[in-house]
Order: sequence, then structure tokens, then C-alpha cells
Amino acid sequence: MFPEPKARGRHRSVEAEAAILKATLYLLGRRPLRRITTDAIAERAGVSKATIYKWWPNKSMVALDAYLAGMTEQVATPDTGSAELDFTLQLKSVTAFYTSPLGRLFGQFLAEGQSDPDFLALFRERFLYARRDAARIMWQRGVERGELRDDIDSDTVLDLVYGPLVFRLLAGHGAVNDHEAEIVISAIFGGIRRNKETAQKSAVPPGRLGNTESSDQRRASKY
Amino acid sequence: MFPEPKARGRHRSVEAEAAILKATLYLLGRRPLRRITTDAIAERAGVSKATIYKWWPNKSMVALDAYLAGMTEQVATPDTGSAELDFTLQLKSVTAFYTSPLGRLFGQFLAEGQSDPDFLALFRERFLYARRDAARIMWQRGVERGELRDDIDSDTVLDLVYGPLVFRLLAGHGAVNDHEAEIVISAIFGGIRRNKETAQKSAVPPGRLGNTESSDQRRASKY
DNA sequence: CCGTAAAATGGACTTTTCGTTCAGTATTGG
DNA sequence: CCAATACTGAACGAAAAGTCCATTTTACGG
Repeated sequence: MFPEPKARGRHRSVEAEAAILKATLYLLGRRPLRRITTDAIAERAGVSKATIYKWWPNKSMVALDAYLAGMTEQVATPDTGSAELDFTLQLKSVTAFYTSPLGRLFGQFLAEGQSDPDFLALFRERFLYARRDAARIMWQRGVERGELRDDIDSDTVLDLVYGPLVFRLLAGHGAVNDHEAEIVISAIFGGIRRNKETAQKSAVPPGRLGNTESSDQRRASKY
Repeated sequence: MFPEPKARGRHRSVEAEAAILKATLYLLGRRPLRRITTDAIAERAGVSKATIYKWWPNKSMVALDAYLAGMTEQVATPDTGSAELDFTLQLKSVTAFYTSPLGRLFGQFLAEGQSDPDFLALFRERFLYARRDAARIMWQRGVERGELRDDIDSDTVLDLVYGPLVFRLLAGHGAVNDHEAEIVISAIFGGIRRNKETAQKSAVPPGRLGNTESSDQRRASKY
């Protein structure tokens, strides 16, 4: 728990560790994790490859450490008094991060995890759950204020909120931006079923069918 | 368009192609795509590796072909007269498929696509969009019957429906099964905002807060 | 019916990357 | 000083990707 400068022999080089993480982040900003080699990290960090393997089991773990270290909490957890507004701001903040060079790593890590269960578990523990705990607070506040249903599990809600844009981020269909974040949140909060409330709000006459071809990043539909 | 046995030289071996796809499917059922080698496919198919590389650019493409060929339309597109029921049945069907040996490949392909944009694009074209078009029909029917909001883009709806469970499938948090499918659909259709309708339906007294620890596959929350 | 060009295949080859090893050197506490 | 620990640099073997060339199969023109 305490800092222990009591080790017997030569101490671990903090410069080397910092250089490794920095070099890793640099490379991760330029190409996917999969196409980065341990040799490249070692060379750019000015460090022997053996030093890297002494402290990390593989490059995925180096990348995860670099990610966590380089991420100085870039995502907001707003508290405006309105749960829907909180979630909208939060999801906009998240989409902005996930489409940034550093944030794109999220998809890389999930990809890596598909063939490495241990890594995936670590990613959940050290990144995903921390984020989800923060977002859960927003849900709790909304429930306590009586704005939100109290019969839905908060984990379900988090997946409803983040799932759609994570899906888009990974599959690459559809845009991931502020506008889409707003649409997703408003749909989730109001539901997609037609009822009195939405029927009143709807600006589109009932005769007009959906499929309005609004999303620019979509191919031509067959229907 | 027509079968053309008119090629000049030696003909492509249909046995070899079939053997390659079959061997690939066999291996994909046993370990993740990432950990399957082209040599292993070639050996099991009784075929030279060069033959594989002659017809496919890499093993991901072989896997995609094997996937599409081996998938005899295992997912239903129900038409019960109720959009919510249709989507519930459909999502149950999808989760069953995605948790099956063959269906797990969905995540593998998305993972592969994170470091290979061309492959990801092809995956969208040849798999994702076909599935989405089928599901879109269900949405259209619901809109035409007046059950569903006509001011929401169908692509948004598809991401709302599939995104949450795709997210769970890839990140490995939370369960992916019939029960969760029901919960997701009912939440999406009704919305998560508390209103008269949900307040009536709620079996939980307003005084009791959420976070009921219902999901078994969740770690202990910090809150 | 035969020779030839075109195309496909098989086996060996090269290249890349990973992860390890090891001998030598550097640094630190006791 | 010495015992312990860390870092370097280079080399190594294994695994996997991808390529090359000799061989085989086929259609076509004569």
C-alpha cells in the first residue's frame, strides 16, 4: 500500500516505464493495436524489449496501462437536475471521447478481448466497471427524484444507453456524434411505442411513413 | 450468371473449396478466429495453403464465406400482428443464435474488423445489412399499424434493439439470453421515463429504490 | 488425336512477429 | 565490498503469414 523505496537491488526505472507508456500511446494513435509490434514500442521508447516483457505479459497489457494512464478522466458526469439531460450530456461526452484517437482504443480492447478472455476480464475490471459505476449514479438520482422507472435494473439501462453507439462504433454503420446521442437518449427515455404523449409531440402526420433517410452515413436501403 | 465450364486451363476444384469451408467451420467452432492459422485450415482440408491464398486474400475472408455458407438462415422474422411481440421473438432468436458456436463468430468478425477496415466493410455488406433489412420490415409493419412512432428512423431503432446485447456479447458483462431479451425490448418499447402507464404497471412501491441486484452475472456494485 | 497455352494445385520457401534467453553491465541497500 | 535486482543488446526458436515455382489438369486449335 505504501511507497516502498526499500528494494534491495537496482530500482525499477520510472523513466523507462514512462517512455514505454508514452511510446505505446503514440503508436496507438497511428495504427490499430493489432498492427503494433513490441519491437516498435521498445525502439521508440529507447528501451530493450526484455524490459517490456519483464513488467508486462504482452503488448495488450501495456496498451491498457497506457490507456488508463493517458486518460485523465475525460468524460463528464453531469448533475443538472434532469436525468434525461444528464444522460444526454454524458452520452455526448462519451461519443466525443470514443471517436477521439485515444477513445478509439475502446474498440481495439474489445476486439483483443474476443480472443483473450483474461484480458477482457481485466478490461472490464479496470475500465468498464469504473465507467459504469459513475453513470449508475446518474440513474439513481433520476430514480430518487421520481423521474425514472424504479422497476428497471440500472445495468439494463446502461446497456440501453451505451449499447447502440458501441454497436455503431464497432460495426461502423451509422454515425456516432452529438446528434445521434440526442436521438438515442430521447428514444430510450420516451420509448418507441406510439402513445398519447408521443402522438402529440410528433410533427409528422400519421399518414406519412417512417424511413425518412435522415442518416447520411447509411447505404441505400433495399426497401 | 450462367455456369461456365468454359475456362481455358485446369478447373477450380469444388471439392477443395468445400473442404476448405468445412474445415474452417470446424475449427471456428473450437477456437477464436484469431487463433486459427491458415496452415491448420489447409491441413484439415487436405489442401495446399497456396490454394487458399489463391481464392481468398486472408483467413478472415475464408471465415466469412464459411459463416455465410454454413448459416442456413437460423434467425426468425416473426409476424404476429404485434410489433413488440415480433421484436421480442426476433431478439430471443438472435440471442440464441449469437450464443451458439456459429453465432459467436459475430463478435469475432467485429473484432477482426477493428484492424481491417476492408473486411469490416465487407462484413457489413454481406451480413449485417441483410439482417438489418429483414428486421426493418418488422418495424415498418408496426409503424403502418400505428403501433409505433413514425418519427424515429428505423436504423436508430435497430441499434436500440440490438446494441445492448451486442455490447454485452462483446464486453462479456451481463447475460445474453431470452430473459434479458424480453427486458430490453419491453424497456425500449415503453421507455425508461416514469409516466402514468409505467407507474400503474410498477409492482414496486415508490419508496423502494432500484438497484435490486437481480442480474446474477454482475459483480458486486460499489454503491 | 496431339501439342500447347492457360489455369490450379502442392510443397517448399521467405518474412514477420512474438516471446525468451543469456551474458554483460549498471545501480542500490546493507 | 557484496548481494540483489534491473536494464541492455543480441541472438534465438517457434509460430504464422504470405509467396514462388514446379507440376498437374484442362480446353482449344490444328
